[in-house]
Amino acid sequence: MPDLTLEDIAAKVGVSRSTVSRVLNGHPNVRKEVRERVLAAIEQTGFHPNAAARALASQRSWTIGLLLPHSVSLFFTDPYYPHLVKGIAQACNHLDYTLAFFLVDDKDDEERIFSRVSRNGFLDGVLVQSGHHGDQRIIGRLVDARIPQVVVGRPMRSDNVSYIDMDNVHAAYTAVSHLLRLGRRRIATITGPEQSTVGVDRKAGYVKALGERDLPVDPALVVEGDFTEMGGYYSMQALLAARPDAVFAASDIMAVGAIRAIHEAGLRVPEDVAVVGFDDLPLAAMTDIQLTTVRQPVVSFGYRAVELLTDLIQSGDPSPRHVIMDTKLIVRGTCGALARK
Amino acid sequence: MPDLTLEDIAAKVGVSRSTVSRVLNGHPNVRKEVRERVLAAIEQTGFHPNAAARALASQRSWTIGLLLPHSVSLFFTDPYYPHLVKGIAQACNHLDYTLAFFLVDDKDDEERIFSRVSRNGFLDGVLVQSGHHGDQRIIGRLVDARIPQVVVGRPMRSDNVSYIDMDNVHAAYTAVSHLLRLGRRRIATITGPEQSTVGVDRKAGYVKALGERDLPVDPALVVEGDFTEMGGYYSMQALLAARPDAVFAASDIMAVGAIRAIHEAGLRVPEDVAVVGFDDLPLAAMTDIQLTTVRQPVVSFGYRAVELLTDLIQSGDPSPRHVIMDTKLIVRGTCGALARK
DNA sequence: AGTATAATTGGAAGCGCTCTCAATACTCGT
DNA sequence: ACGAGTATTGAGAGCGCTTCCAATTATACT
Repeated sequence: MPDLTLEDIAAKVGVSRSTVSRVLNGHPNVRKEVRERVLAAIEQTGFHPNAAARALASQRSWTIGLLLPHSVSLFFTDPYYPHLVKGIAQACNHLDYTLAFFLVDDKDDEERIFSRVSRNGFLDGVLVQSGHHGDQRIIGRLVDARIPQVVVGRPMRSDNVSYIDMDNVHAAYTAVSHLLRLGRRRIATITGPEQSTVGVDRKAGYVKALGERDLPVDPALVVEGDFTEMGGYYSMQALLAARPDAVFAASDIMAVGAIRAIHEAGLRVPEDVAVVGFDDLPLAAMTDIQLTTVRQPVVSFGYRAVELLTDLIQSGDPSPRHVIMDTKLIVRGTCGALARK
Repeated sequence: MPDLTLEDIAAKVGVSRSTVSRVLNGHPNVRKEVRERVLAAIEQTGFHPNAAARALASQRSWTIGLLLPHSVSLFFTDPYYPHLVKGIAQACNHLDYTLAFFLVDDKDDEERIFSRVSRNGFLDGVLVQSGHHGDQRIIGRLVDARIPQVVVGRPMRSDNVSYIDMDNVHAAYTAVSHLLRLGRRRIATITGPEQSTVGVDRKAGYVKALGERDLPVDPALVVEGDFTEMGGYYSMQALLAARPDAVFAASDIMAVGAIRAIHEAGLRVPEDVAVVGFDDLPLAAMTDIQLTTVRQPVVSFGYRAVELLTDLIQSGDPSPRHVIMDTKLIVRGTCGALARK
């Protein structure tokens, strides 16, 4: 039954190849009765048009790529990624695009993948999960190759590139302001890597909130984390020497590690040290955690990224666009706000 | 610079289209000097052959699909998946295949995705992550459509399908025997879902180990889990009423939940209740967990799955093949074996 | 009824590559 | 130096679809 062609359907129905093609592509100018006969034949034979032939003739593959460079190791520790992928996959399903998945592991891979990605006619566009300094190279190469591209997370050098990002500065600002409003004054922070825009931006929000109250930024209260639970744990151990009364962690998973360190030091959350995380992944709401955190709409983020990219592809307009998504502070137990009631 | 064709390269070098094609595909019969000139021209112009045209002419797309049906929700809670995907992605890179990613969310998606997957010429083959009863339908449809397929995890009905699986029965048997050898007699188990082969097989291993020592299987010591941390937690709470002195959890993440429940009940691990998990994901080795567990080579599992599929594709032989991979018991703190020293 | 106009259809030329086949160029043995 | 055998090359016919263009048919309007 396989390997039917358009022609077979045409012959079966008694029309030309062109007409069947029109039906397939939803062209308006086909007589209703003919359209139905064609559709019936397709249905009955289980015909599926050949994707390669279609792509070749129409110069559109209806496939987009997702590149995960540099973040590979995080892909396995940070639940952020599966959620992002979910949003992206959903959008692809709804918009009838296929998603090609590229995990860039090392330098060697970059070459292979780049050549695969830039094979003409294979991808209509590319999503690059990034925000890390080390990804500039590949983003630049993609720009040079004129492959429609949306960076998921603001890239370090964002000129000439379309991207979608969270309002990280403002989100962090809100989180830290919340702690300040609750009376905390020695607020520490476990940042993301300095090499990532996320790390830089969330730290900037922290600094801004302190600055607005004329509080100094104490270097002893700032530690660079790596978005892992272990990283959060060790960072917090280091911070405890400076006797903070609160900590803002740039991710939930680091906040979980931080809480572990605080408990091990014999201190209580939130009484001794208030904690605010970032992400609002399911783990944040777990019964014994109840993390106050910043909710990022990660799934919609992925979804919007695809929409942005497909818009870009449809329009053919190469001028870069930017989308910034809102976040929201979710108040739970670890910041101490609820205990006051 | 883009949209070069084979012909352009041929013209530039002064040879025919065919010769350039031969160079591109590594055919032997090309004069060395010519090959080098062609290669130089390709390098210099940055030419990339059109993937669609290639696929159309050669009837091979060098793309395989990965279908994740039914397990969607687990994809976000169980770190098993990212690791599996890593192995698959790595193999694809090395074997020069592209990976198309399909997350089957609901019934509606199944239709869309199935029609996308079965578009002729788009995929050379498909990997279906499964082992769940609910996936039979899609596996069957794929068989009917004669699309080369490897099921990752043994499917419920495994006739006519190639699959790759772990030695789950034996692994569980080993884990439980280990607990028995340590003198535990009231060994409970938190199984995987009854609807999954993994759930069924690991439970079978548990039963086998007890049987071998003529111990009865006490229904009060068997609870069906769902591979989530919460599920492990609640399952363990239920089990504690039956006063077990050990528990074998069918996944690490459930074991972590179980440990939390044990601690909350004021009991110690391993003194009061020994715990063995399954997976050996990084979390198992975390300082305050030190989980004794069964190591599954998840990354290689994914890798081998791809190898199996591509072999299948190359050979064109549709007769089903099966690969079973070995697991290994990793003894750490939670089973109590180390405390004896 | 007759013409202008619009809707519908078929024909045919590609899209950029692979691959068979026949033609040409080269090798070696005698 | 010549023919058999082998290595190298080019021509050309597709792969299965889209899409422009021209031809045909249906519809509207006078």
